[in-house]
Amino acid sequence: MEAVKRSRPRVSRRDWIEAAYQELIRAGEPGVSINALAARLGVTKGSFYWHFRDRPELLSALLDRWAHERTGEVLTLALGTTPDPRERLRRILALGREVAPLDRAMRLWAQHDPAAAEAVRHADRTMLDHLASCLTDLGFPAPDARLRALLMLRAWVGGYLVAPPDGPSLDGPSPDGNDALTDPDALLDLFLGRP
Amino acid sequence: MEAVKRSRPRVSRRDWIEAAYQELIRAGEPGVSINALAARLGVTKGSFYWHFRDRPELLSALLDRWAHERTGEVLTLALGTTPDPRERLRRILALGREVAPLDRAMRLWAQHDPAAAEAVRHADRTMLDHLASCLTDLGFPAPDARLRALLMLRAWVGGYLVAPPDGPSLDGPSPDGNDALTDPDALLDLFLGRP
DNA sequence: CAGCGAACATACTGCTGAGTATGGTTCCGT
DNA sequence: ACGGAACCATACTCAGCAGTATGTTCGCTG
Repeated sequence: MEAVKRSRPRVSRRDWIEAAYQELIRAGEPGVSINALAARLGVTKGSFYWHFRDRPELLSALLDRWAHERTGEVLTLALGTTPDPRERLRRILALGREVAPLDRAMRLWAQHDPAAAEAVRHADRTMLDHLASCLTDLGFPAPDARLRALLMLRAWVGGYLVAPPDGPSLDGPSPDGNDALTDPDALLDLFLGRP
Repeated sequence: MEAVKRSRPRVSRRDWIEAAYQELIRAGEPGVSINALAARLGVTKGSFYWHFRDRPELLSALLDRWAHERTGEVLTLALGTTPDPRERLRRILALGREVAPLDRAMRLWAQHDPAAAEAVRHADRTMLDHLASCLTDLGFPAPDARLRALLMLRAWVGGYLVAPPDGPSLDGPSPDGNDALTDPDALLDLFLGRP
């Protein structure tokens, strides 16, 4: 618990961005405060205002970092040479679970920030394109595929705002605590009609 | 623009709650500030702290008001003696469009407030029950109906966090400006399989 | 008309978080 | 070794908002 007072705290600009990224995941955009980050990094605000002009500049850097990370992830999805479209969809769902807290924080942030909204909008465009391509490969006609892709995305992010109704009404004690909504195959069966 | 200095401003407790309700719809929970409401009502904070103990009490009153309004709306849906389940589903979608801004504000608020989360949770339970009953009436088996109901709800509220991709990628200029996502019949066709 | 209490105004405190000013380190090159 | 720049600490200002304390007006009642 004793803070290491060894010679240099010395925090770089990337360290600030990374710490802000973690706090963004934890507590959302309002949670990324200069003082909190400074305490977390073991320095003071003097360090921050050396590397950044103001708070919006840090937030803008966060948007850039997220955009790069997102395009990288979706690129690995697209370049992952898997001919089976259904397997590609399952990988998308698997990726969605990993990035869920960050994705959630970004979308909540985008509700009151035009720049964040634009970033999310752009990420959604490419994601929708990927989803729709998988669906067309599965035999859906083009307009139907785009509509189904948008519905899949909305149903996914809708989980951020709808608490799971586990318990009171439906008492069936699921053995592992997770219902069919976290099972990729059950979800795909629902969205693809029925195979 | 000249403030009416006619004898008594005299604002009641319900006026405060109503004004806070409007501001909640406009700018969400962080937007409902005492000073802003006082300016909107033409009074000062002295009035507020006469009718309310503190801000949490006002927010609690807002939750109560929303809960009552919600149960009333869903009751009119349930008591509306319409034997056709599909028509009942369309009415739910129609209701959803009216309450969209308020519903959105409530769910965003519920992300960082346990009381609001509980209120939304309760409202979702009854709404899910209603949706599931419609789906069972349409012939879906019980577990499938509950799952589809939850997916419908999530897809609906997911629209709050996913901006419509109208424009850049898909260039087809829709004549009325609205795509199939705002058309109840197209949505129902998608969720119910295909009739 | 006296006066009492409900309803509000005025003017304050206190806190929190962004932003600034300035001085003190540490390091690096010449 | 020394001067300057990168880097950070200290200590402040300022604005916004919740909450409080107390004065002030209105309306009613005896």
